[in-house]
Amino acid sequence: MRRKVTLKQIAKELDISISTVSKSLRDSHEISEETRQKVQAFAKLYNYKPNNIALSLKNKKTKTIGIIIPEIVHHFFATVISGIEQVANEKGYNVIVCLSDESFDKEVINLEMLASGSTDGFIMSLSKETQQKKDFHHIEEVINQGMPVVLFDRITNDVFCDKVIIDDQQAAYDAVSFFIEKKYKNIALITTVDYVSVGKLRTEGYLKALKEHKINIQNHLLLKIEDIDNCQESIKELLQNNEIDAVFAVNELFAVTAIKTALKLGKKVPEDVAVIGFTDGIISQFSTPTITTVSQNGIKMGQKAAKILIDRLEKEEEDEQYTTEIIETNLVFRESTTT
Amino acid sequence: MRRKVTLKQIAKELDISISTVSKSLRDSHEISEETRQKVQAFAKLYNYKPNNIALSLKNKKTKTIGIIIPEIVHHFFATVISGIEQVANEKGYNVIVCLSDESFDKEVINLEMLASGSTDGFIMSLSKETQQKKDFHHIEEVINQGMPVVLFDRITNDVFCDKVIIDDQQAAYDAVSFFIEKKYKNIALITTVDYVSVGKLRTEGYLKALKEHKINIQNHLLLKIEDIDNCQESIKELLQNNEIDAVFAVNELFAVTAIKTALKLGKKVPEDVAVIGFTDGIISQFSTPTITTVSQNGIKMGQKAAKILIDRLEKEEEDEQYTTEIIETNLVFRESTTT
DNA sequence: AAGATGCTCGAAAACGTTTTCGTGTTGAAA
DNA sequence: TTTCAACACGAAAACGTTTTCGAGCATCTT
Repeated sequence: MRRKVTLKQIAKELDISISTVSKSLRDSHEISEETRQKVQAFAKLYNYKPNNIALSLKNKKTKTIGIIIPEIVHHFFATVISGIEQVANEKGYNVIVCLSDESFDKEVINLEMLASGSTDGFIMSLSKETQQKKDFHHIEEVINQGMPVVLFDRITNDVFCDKVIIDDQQAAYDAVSFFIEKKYKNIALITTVDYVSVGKLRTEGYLKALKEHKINIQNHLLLKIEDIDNCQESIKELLQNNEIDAVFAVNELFAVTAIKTALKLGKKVPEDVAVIGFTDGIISQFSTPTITTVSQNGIKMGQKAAKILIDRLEKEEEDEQYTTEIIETNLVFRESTTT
Repeated sequence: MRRKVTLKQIAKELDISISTVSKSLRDSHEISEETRQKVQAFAKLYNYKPNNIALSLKNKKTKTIGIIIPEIVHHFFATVISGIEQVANEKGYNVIVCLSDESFDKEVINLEMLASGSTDGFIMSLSKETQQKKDFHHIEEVINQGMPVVLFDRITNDVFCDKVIIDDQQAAYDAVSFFIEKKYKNIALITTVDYVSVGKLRTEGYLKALKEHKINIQNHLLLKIEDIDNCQESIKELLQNNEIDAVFAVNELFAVTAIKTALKLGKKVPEDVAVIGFTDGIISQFSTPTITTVSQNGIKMGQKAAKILIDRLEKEEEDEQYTTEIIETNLVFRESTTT
């Protein structure tokens, strides 16, 4: 086994000083052509690579960025990571991923662990529990310590930092407006409980669209789902209302469940009930019928978040203003709506 | 802004030596009760956390494991990461994720970058290009440097290390045997080109099942797909053969495409054509009809891989034998087959 | 010949820890 | 009073880098 070779070993072997070796490898003009070549040849032969940890310690920069997200088995988050990784990689950064599992405690622990020197900054999306508790001291703490944080998608306005989001409210408004313009009369909403920031915003977009088009809001068309894993029954109840001719769902799972339920109830999609979902993921693309959906463009979100973070890391001036970047969304039309 | 506090600063503030501070915080018996309490109180007040980088440098252990996979926007890989992260987290390890994007060069670069001190070991799945080139010197290199590697799913037998796989051949054999026992006569295979190790093995399983049941292999029932993004046409061609009453597909995408194509051709699934896929992902669960599939159990693969790696990292004895762990698979029956 | 300049190189500090070893003080035993 | 152990603490090395500064020496300029 050939252990990694260090500057010290090269120095000893060549009987010169460590500084000379280091300078030679970095092409310093202080070093004679001869020595430089000798050292470089030797280093190449022994496949010398500078130790990242030592460099990090010296430079006080780790060249890695920490990602903390609720879960990874979720197409949207996976695309965001993919986007982050892409630009991070280009700029010579690594990404280290931690999952909060929707738990506040795990989010705090992971953040603190990574903040102890492992990363230069963070990109994160809040866990449900965190959004519920509205406790963000851990995030403020790292920001106070000088580590930039970029929040995306599930954010809070209570902490000052850069943010990357979509305009959830506007996107929902657009989707519902599309229904209204197409003369749908009874548009149902399937959403989450309010403490999930994006769910709340999408609900507001739905309400706003109805109001602006002077349509009465009917509470029995609004379904707020607590337990995401057992949504079938409540959706079935909702859809037994035959007045409903359109459904706006705030995520893919609700959308596909609505479609499957409607089909089971003998309704045709989109003829009897049209459906628009949120998050352009695998489900929307491969369900039958395929689902018209608001595309969130996770890749772009990730790229943007990474760019903002790295820019801030590589600027020497501190302070500056924080930005909130809004990624444009668009409706992807598929088979679950008529055109 | 309150920068991170170090031992040195605490020492200065309290007018004692760094060693005393360090020992106090680690509850050394060398230090008097009084000093210890004073230091601990002070450290708590200033929220002292030891710097991970410095610890890594000193201990020559980073407590992080590197994951290199072809892509992350793929449900199976996401589940594996999830499994890895779970046990890594339990044992106090972080995971740092790099994507090869199916490119040999990126795989090498990422591996070398992480091998320069950033991680203690690796869990990886080979890129297509790597499998095609059969060039594994980069992996052997890191192993030679004393960093353990665990390969999963897309592996090679050319490098000696721990491996975690499913028995792809057996799983395919079982699926096809199920068809045969159900008296299906013309079972088609949709697979990938041979250099993808798992594709090849699954193909072999298909062939073996036919042979053992003394069924002739008909080449016009075998479809090997080169370009995964444009598989519709060739699948359509295949399915125009009305003899075909069952399809075994080596991945989800092929399976769902086969189903959609069959439906478009006016065939009923599963009545006219039954379909079994591979990889129990989102698509299989939410397609209509839902797809009977070989479940790979990515979570378990990830957990097992992480366990093996961490065990090896925390054993002081080197050498030992390498293990190849086989994760059991099972057929998940859904609507695309009759029972 | 004396001073100035330029070229090579090495010593040492710094990053933040942990740990080994040594040292000074105190109290008790001889 | 001397010796010795126990106690409490500090100095320094080590991990692997980079970089500043200074030193030695040869060559060049007056």
